[in-house]
Amino acid sequence: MPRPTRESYGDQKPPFSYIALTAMAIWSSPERMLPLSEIYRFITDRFPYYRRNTQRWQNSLRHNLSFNDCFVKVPRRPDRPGKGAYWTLHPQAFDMFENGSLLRRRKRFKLHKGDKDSLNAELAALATFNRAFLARQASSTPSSGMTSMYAPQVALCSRPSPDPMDGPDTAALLPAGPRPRRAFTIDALLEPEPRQTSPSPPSPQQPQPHYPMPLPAPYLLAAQRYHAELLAGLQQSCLPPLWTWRDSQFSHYTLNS
DNA sequence: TCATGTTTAGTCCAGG
DNA sequence: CCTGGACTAAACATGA
Repeated sequence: MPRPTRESYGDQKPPFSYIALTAMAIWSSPERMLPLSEIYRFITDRFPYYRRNTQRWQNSLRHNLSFNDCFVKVPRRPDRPGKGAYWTLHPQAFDMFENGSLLRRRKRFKLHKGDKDSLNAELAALATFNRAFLARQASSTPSSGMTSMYAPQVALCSRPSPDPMDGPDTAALLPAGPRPRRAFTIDALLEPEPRQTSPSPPSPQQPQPHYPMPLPAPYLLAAQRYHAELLAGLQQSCLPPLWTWRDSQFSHYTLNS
């Protein structure tokens, strides 16, 4: 019997919904977040079926990203400019598949209005901060330094429309407490392709990510802290169930401890 | 200009 | 039959 390859679905349509395919792609990435183009690439790399009719399924996939609350659009970090945002999964959506099976979803993941509003406020604030960061960087000389008005405390509070009902900061977004650390080996199981193009990202496990650019203080520190808090809340608070690529398909992988 | 993102609307299908 | 989820199509907005 020929050994099944990871492409043994061949030209058959894989039994996964677009939501499942997107979740796979996101979870296979080191940062648990990917730009749209990388999600496309993940799917076409692994499922030849999706090398055809790209307009159709990519439109459907984009529709799913926007329509479903389980996907969260995270603005690019200011030191990583480019087109489009990064997409990740909402921490509360990690258990939306029954027993971690990609073939079954429990039910549509829907955020409550308040949760959605506070999440949107956080993301909008982050995007605003990034714009300010880039504008300031573009208009300042390298040696001019940063003024105190851009101290992190100020930047972190620069919401587009301050609302007293909002939480003071990312605390509104972040789940209650830290979770116990567990083994997490999905990267090896999914055999991600080595990528030279994207810079080595900060590990989501690191509370203080290290930016590659040696930039001066307040902007960068604020951006670092803001992104670290946001991404830690989104990606680290709830570790996903482990999935493995075995016998040419994804299946649930049980923790042995 | 094109990729990305949002929104609306329609069909199909499975399950209650 | 009704409802919800998945999928598809299309129009439109936005930003690099």
